[in-house]
Amino acid sequence: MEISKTYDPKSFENKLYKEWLEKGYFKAKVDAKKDPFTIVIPPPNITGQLHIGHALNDTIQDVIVRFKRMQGYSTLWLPGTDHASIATEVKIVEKMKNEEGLSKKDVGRDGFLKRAWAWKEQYGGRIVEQLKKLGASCDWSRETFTMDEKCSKAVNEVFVNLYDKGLIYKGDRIINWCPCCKTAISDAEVEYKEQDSHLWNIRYPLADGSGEIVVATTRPETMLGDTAVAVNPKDERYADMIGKALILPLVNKQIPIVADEYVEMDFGSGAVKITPAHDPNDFEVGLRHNLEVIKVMNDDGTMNENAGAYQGLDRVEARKYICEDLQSQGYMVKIEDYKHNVGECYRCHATIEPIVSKQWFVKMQPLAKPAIESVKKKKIEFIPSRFSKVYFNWMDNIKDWCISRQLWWGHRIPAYYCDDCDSTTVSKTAVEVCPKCGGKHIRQDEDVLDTWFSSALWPFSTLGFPDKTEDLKYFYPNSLLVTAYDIIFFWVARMIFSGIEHMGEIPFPEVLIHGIVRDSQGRKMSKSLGNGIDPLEIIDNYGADSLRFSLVQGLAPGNDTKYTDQKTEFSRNFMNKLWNASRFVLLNLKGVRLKEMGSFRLTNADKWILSRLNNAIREITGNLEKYELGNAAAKLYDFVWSEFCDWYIELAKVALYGDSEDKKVNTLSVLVHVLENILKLMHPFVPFITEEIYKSLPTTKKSIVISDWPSVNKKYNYAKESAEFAKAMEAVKAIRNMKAEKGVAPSKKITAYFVASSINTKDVNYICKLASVEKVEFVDSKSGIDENIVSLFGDFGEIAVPLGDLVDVQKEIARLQGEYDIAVSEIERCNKMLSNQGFVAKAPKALIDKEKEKLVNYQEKARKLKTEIDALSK
RNA sequence: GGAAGUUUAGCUCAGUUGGGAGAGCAUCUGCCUUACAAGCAGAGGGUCAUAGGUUCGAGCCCUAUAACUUCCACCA
Repeated sequence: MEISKTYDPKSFENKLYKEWLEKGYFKAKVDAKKDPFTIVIPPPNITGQLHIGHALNDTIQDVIVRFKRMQGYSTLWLPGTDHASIATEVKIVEKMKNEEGLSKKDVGRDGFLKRAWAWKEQYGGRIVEQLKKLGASCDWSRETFTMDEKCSKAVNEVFVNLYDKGLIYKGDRIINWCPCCKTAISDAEVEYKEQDSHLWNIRYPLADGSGEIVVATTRPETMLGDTAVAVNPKDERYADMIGKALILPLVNKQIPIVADEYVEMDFGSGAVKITPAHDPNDFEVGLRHNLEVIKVMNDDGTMNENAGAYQGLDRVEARKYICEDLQSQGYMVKIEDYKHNVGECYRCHATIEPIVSKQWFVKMQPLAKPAIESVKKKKIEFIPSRFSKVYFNWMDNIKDWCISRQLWWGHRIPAYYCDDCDSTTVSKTAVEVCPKCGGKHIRQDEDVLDTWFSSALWPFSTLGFPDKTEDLKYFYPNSLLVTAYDIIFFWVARMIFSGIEHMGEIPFPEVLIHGIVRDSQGRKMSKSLGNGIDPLEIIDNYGADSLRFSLVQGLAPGNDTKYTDQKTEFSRNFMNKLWNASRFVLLNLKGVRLKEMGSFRLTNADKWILSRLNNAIREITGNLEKYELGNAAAKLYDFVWSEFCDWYIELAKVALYGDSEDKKVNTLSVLVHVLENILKLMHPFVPFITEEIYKSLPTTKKSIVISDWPSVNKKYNYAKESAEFAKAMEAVKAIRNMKAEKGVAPSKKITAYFVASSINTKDVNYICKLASVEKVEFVDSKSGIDENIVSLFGDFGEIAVPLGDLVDVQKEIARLQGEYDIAVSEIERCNKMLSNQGFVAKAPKALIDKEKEKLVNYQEKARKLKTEIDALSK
């Protein structure tokens, strides 16, 4: 079969993917005779489009999965999507507003969910189709959505289990409130950004008129909810005042002065206003001193009935008026410029309000402990290992996890309240009759769970948990998790403690962490900068293989990578190179019956490339096993382009265009053998092009997807022959270099005298072809040559090329002198090393021998150069 | 405040237990040589951030410094 003249990925990528799906190559089978290899995909949000970050993450997974599949593992790459509670709900709300002019309230919970599911049906599959374009070898028959029946079942199971163990509780705590999304969010969902603001210094007079205290605050509007002022118990300035009452300005009520260690004496005035309802630290202080908790804000960020005259104002407006009033009433002491960090919602970037609210929480300490242990004891390893520090830092300081969200899109909390007896029942199945009083006035909790609550169960909920399915038994624990470092907290940590708690076993032994893709200037890609790269556009222009290869090229585990057009072009060029090399081989195969490897004599060139192939297989396999994708890609590039294309194909032309039919067939057999192995080695990285070419080879029957990964063939370790052949290659380079230096056209045929040369006579043909040499003569000395000559020295011995008038004797002497000087300095270096007692005593023997050999070679070379220089100088 | 990463050729980055500095792009020279100009051949270009230390030997290990980046914490 022929392949087309130019590399045109569009002509086969989609077609091949369809074929793979039809043949079911990606379908995982529970097979007791094989070891499983399992990866669950980090499920992309259904709101999302495939961006370059997904492309990187999924390319890495696909490379590893395809590699393992070829190695014979029963491979499962389980795909799916995440319902992305907040992100999706925001989109639906927006859409309803724009298209129907309706709000959540207007349509009600059922109406809203109906629209949300419709949206999911329409758009949820987008990203899946995009993954297919990338070539992802996921088992689509197991595709899971986090709100599928089985996942919901797992969520309820886990919720009830944790509740029964006392690890889930409901309570009034300070939480992060997003006034824009109108829901609580977890600590991990808050992003802190530095903002220019002010430090307002406000005077609080003592109730008895004996003085005042000045407090500093960055949030003056919360003063309406102040229920104390705190000072440090050791602070002598305020020692007399502790226990006294202050008048809260504007509100005109009395609040106490309390002593608490939390207050830093050095900061500001050393006195802090305490607003337990709107600050996490103040909340703690409030608990210790039994202070009243007064909320002054509504859920939408406006001031509530406790704000008196400011009721109804937005928090930003309220701040303005409060400051004005403080000023006019003489309470404002001063306003300083101040930079501080303000929490933002990671979804909508609205400023977060810490607020006291009744929410559901997961008690983290008992769960974190074994999860920390598992990484400490290396049952789970982060790659690179430094990320375990990030993990420890988070887990060691973890606070209880707020899991309830005041949203509708998500897993509804399986808690039921009885209006008759006021009891709470938590149940896996719907409750209609109160188990306590038999009452029928039951309400389910209105809230849904944090998206990450279900994501945390992903490694086993996807496999059928809580049912003990065959899949779960076989594919759990998973083998590896691949993710970017930015969701270690959100996701990885939570999967680890969830797996240990609910499965009794870690979810995966290895976590491969990669970086993020930045733009060509090293900036994060963002909508606001407009510097995003659309991977689909790249696929359209260059093909999925080029995109994949450009993403792993130069990739080091854990490090960020930059996207540049040059990288894609570089990759596309490489694809083109592979395509054309293959085309060369296939064009020459017409009407040829190939021989079995081993059934014919190999040339030195054959032995050399087969040795190099072994080397490539060894190194690339090693790299892939350590997940060093960037290194593996670099070695592939070098082996394919430099060794196979630039050398071996050129060498092969000697036989293909000149020798006997028999030798031609031999050479073609080797070419096909090497090419077949190259395709396999490259397949995990660039699945489409390799399949397209592989199918065209006469030696292959089944798809490359399910072919066997190449292994090192010990028969092909021709160390001696390779070393000898390397001399011929060096001779070629020396002659080419000489021609370029002397201004001789590369194609100009020359005569070369091999003086007392150790070059194998069988290799002469190759030198002639590659260096454009017309005639080679082996001579014992140069004495018989009467023309002016250029002498080349190297491991090959000496090559003398007559160039007549082109040789400028003075310049030749200078060139040779230069080479001589280098040789001499090398000799000095070798001598220095070898005379170093420490080196000789401690260095490995192989290294010492190598140095000794170099010394001999350089001495020999120097001797010849000297003789030559002397002869020319006469 | 705590932690991590980066610093290697003009640019983007590799460099795997420490054993003579690499690739691509860019630059320069010469080539349409019957797979490929998305190509071929050749060349130039680096006190491996700085200063110490360990070692026979350091881009690699240790200490300090500088610059940039990131994460965590959040003293009002």
